[in-house]
Amino acid sequence: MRLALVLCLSKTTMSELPDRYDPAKTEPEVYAEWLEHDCFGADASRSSRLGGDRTPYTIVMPPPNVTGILHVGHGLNNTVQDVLIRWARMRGTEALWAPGTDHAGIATQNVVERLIAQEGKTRFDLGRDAFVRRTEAFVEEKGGVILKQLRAIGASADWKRTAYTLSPELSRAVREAFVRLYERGLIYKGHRVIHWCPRCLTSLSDEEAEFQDEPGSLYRIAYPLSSDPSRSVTIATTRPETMLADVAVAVNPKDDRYRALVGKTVRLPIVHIDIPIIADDYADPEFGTGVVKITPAHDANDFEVGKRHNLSAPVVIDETGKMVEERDASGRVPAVLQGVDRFEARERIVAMLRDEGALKGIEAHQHAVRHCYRCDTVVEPRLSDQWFVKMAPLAEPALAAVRAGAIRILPERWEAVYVHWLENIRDWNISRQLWWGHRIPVWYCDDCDPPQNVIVSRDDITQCPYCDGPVRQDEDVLDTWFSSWLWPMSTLGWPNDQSRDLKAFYPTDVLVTAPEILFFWVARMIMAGYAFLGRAPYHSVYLHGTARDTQHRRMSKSLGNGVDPLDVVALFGADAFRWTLIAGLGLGADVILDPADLEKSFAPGRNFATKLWNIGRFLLSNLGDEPVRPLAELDPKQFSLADAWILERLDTALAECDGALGPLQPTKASDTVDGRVWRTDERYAGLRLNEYAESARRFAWNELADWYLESVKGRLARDAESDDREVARAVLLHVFDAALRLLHPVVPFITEALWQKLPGRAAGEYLVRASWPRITARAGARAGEEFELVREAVLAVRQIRGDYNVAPGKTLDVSILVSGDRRIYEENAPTIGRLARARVTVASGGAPEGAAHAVLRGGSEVVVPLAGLIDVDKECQRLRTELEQLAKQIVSREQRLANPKYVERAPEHVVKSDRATLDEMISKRGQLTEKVRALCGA
RNA sequence: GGGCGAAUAGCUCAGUUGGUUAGAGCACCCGCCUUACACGCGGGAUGUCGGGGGUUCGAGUCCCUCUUCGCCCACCA
Repeated sequence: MRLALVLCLSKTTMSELPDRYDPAKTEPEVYAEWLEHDCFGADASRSSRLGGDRTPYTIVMPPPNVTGILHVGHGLNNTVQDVLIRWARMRGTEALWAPGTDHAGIATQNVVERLIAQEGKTRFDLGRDAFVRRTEAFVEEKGGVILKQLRAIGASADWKRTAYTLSPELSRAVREAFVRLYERGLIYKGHRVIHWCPRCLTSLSDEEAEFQDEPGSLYRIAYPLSSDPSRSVTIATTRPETMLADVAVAVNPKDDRYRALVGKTVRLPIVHIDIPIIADDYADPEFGTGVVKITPAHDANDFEVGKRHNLSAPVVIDETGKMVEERDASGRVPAVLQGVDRFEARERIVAMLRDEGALKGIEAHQHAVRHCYRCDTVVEPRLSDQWFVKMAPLAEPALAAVRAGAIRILPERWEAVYVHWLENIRDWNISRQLWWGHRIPVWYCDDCDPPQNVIVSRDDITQCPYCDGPVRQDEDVLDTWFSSWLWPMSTLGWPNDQSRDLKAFYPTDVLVTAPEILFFWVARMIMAGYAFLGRAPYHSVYLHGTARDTQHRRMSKSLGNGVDPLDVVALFGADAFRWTLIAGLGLGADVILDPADLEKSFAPGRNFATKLWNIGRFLLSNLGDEPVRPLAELDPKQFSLADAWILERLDTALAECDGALGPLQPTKASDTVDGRVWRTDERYAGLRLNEYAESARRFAWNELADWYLESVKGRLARDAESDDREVARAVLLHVFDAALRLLHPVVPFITEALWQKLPGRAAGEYLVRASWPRITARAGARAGEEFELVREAVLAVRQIRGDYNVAPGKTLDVSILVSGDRRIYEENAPTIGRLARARVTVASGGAPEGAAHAVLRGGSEVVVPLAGLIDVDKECQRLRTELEQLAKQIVSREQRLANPKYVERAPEHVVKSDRATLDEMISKRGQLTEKVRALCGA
């Protein structure tokens, strides 16, 4: 017992707080303790949806690529989530942050393909099974590193719930989703031109084929009329290599220039076959020559035109982007071009056209070219069979949700982008000709007739359910995003309807991500939420900016302009890293960091942590070991002005932080949409993390440390009057404790480390699970305002000290000439003296000569006799300047107040305070004038 | 081609529905190792709020226009 007491006491002594904060030592220790005590674990049975007493609050982590490593973008994304989840946890919710990784089909396959390429092999050399095993082994070896790295920046996710998109559980979810959509007729196989990456050898969705503006050429080629080779039509194309597959040329039916030619044929150069001239609205008379070549197999639009006109679709470019080798049915590719790469073929074909005299011109042409989002290869439109999801029916509830306010997107402007995309949504190509991913759950029976030859199944099958014959599974895998879009449900147990997690935590609350995957992922998750569970997956989407360098370039590995979060953690600590990101993160704004000068970006965070550490050191060394009374036990009448002031400032800071963070969840009931919707006044409020961080910082540093701590010093001395010392200790501990709580979500490590040392901590009590501070209004607002007068007096003396270069170490004799209530100054003369390093006397009457002075609010005056120290001429000069400025301000204010329109139209409180200020200025001018007369004669 | 955003102190950025004299951090200048903190303390300087025009008693804030940068969307081959 005695031993325990001694240990307990020693916890609060200075010896345990080193002079300097060492994040490298503290952060891992604190994190280990959090893990050890399961501080991040969420419990489904505590959720109010399962009869528990806490509102659930859930964030699902956007799953990083399983083999990825942490970069600043992840750091930003996860820090935002961690701030929110820690805040929610402290607000008393059952907070779940569900982590996980993504198998990242095409990305991971590319990485492994590069690895085996170093052995001189391709995936085809290994074969499918061996390649998949190889990839699994790679994931096993390298995977999940990023989640460990997230711990270094303080991520408080519930790690025991870590999910993986290719796990057996999530694979079941993928199958279930596919089958359900197929059964609803929303999945179909389509034969059309899709985006194809000739390097990855797979199809891509519209979103995966990214536009890049590039300078190109527009080639004009003459196609002679079959009937009269002396006449020709000239087409314009950026891709002459596809002309070999032309099956027609099209003109607009309204285009008078060509009307007579419709129905005739032209002779295709090089290939020398006849193709028809057709009329179709697709041809734009304004563009080029108004004649467009039609190549159904190599252009999505031409494919549609071809369908309308019943044209064939010969293929001249193969899956690797080379001109086809075997002679296709129409024999269109000359032997010299067979097997030639498409871009090389372009050059050669242009040369051949020139030789034939068919080339009519080449002009520079800026155009947008689609590239593979994973390997940047120019995408080739390719005719093939792919599985598609019919999106329009899924989009409807997703649109309605945002329109009705069941889901909000911040920053608000992205809602319009979201709506526009959904309104114009196109079907989603979900099959990929890859090996790494969820195999499409479709089997084919060669012995049965349609429709029984296609079997879609939740379970693997080995024989045909109709004829018991052999079946073969579709070779393709699903788009990675087909597993991602189920993430908020699948991580919680869907499709198991009995899953307690699903019941307890779905719908989740906020999704935090970057705008670039709004379509890829966010919108599709919302659609999936409605499609499979009839509820939106979350009520808020928070889109943050991008990490960029000082030239505003996106940070990337290839540019080498990245900032490694772990470097920052090693140099300055995770708190410094987090602080910089959050404090500088305006809603939706990009974060600009200088990779060449980490100190510049991250020192503010480190400095702030050090400041907190030193406040803690002061506090612990001055509080003593005796128990500290809770604030609630104190009689507010015992508060000094400073006590009342700091308590009032705390309440203000709390209100500001709460305002900046906003409502946790929507509160307005709705019987039509999702049960709850955002109230219009709350819809775009909150999640201003930078404002919250700044308010909390200002309170801790500029108010608590700079003023309260300084003012309280004398009262803490051991020989101080015991009652007052008690009050000071209680207030000091209370406000610091509150500051640590307030700051914890942003800088969790240092706040936890300090909080643990505060007196009165029970074993096993952690700040991470402590309650969010609440406004108490323990001190009257008036007392708080009175301390402002004290602060003003101190500032005035300091300013005079600065103006006259008086050494800070020198104690000044200061008189305060009071007009009005003497009590405030009399009571606080010692405080003013300590803060301003002065002997303070309170007096009344006229100002003495040869003194510097300052007029305070309310008309009192601070007078500092500086005989021998001041330059009277200089002071007179200063006073006269001040008087002139004051006079100008008075004039402009009088003019404004004399304006009848202003008085009539401006809000009453504005005019009123304007008048009050004017009165004060006039009174100040009177005193100043007198002062000048006394000091300077004239 | 359509749409969106940004432009405020040397740098990175705040500035709520228009409302008193536009702020913070860093950097800079002056003075301080004042017994929590030099990763600190005190004081200071710094802005035709991108240019031009307009609405208003009043504009960084609203409207028009121009310039520069960034992003998204788009079947002009």
